[in-house]
Amino acid sequence: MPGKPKPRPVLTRDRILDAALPLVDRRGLDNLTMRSLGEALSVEAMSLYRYFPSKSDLLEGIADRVLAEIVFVEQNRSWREDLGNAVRGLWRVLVAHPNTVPLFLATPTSIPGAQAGVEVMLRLLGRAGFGPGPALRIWRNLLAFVLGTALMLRKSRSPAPGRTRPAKPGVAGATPLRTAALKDS
Amino acid sequence: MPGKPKPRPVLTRDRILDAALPLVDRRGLDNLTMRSLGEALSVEAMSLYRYFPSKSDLLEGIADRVLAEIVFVEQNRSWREDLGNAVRGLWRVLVAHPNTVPLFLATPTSIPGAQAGVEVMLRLLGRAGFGPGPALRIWRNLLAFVLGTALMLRKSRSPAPGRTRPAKPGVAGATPLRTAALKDS
DNA sequence: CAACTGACCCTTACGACGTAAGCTTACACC
DNA sequence: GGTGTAAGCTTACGTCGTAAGGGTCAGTTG
Repeated sequence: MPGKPKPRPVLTRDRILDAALPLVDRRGLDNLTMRSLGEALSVEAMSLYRYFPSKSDLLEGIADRVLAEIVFVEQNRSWREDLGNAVRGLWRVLVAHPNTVPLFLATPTSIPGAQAGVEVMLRLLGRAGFGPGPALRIWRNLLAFVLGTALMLRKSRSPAPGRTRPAKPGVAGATPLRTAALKDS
Repeated sequence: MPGKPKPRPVLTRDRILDAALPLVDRRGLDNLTMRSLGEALSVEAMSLYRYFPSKSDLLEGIADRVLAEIVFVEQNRSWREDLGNAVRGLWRVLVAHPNTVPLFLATPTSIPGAQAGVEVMLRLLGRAGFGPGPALRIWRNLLAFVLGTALMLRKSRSPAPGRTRPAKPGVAGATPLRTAALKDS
């Protein structure tokens, strides 16, 4: 047997986040503790601090991961279409990871993906003729609606095993921009 | 001096909530601990458990208090007007107590005031000719929008002394039902 | 080859949290 | 006076985030 190259680090930021996101998805944010995450990685809790200075940094990393799952390609046919696709992209990942939604609300933290997303939106709305001020207001309203809706369809947060209420999200009203038609998956 | 009637209990549910809500308003939800609340009442933390079976019950009590501040009188001139007034009433108390907003999102808990509010809304929308299903969907969308907007204007949650970002809430768009015009205070 | 350095993970420990269990005090009533 | 009971207190447990420092090894340097 020849000597293996030995990739030293057992842990990396990526590997930690790889373990953390499914854990949040399955057990909820409250049950993500440094110790439980460590256990999922067969590592002591304190070892994680070599890669994340604090738990809230780790949470930001998770939020960023979720945003990174958004698939959005600008098609430039009509800004309405592009905007709709972008919003639906956000909606889809939020529905896919409902337990992470609270991460996007408390303090507009420095999640890099979030800042990037805002810029895309403002550019899109700028293309539609809105000035920076109105564009930002419009985007904030869209975001409030999407996040609020996503939040409301979360089930219980803590250790409630049963109770998977169907809770159809079906959305109505709202002519302008047809923010409606947020269908899951 | 005649013997006073002596109102024995130093604590009551009401007095506890009277202390808790301002504490949440000033210090944020995270800093409301049973011990800090006890201290605010010159009482040991465990004494509170004689009036609230758990902290989450206490939090529901706080949420109910906030909802109770809504002033809403049905005027019956037009359902649109009544609905607008009701939503603005909700908006106002949420802006008055921004730190309590998260209480209204996690699990549609058994906050009595919330259930009462939903019924008022459904009756109003029923008066407008909507069936129970559509009425509920409409109300959920309104609520998502109001809560989402309220959430987004919260500042920092934890011990960040400075940083009182102005953050004008100004709301735009949305022709139907004019959900816009959520102006603070 | 020996000594050193730094990356990586572990151990121990602290203070704060929610709260279970039981105790103490002081009134109300017989 | 004796007894019951309501109200608040004390103590203690397990869990959390994380500060501080220790051990082990690979790779670099003399």
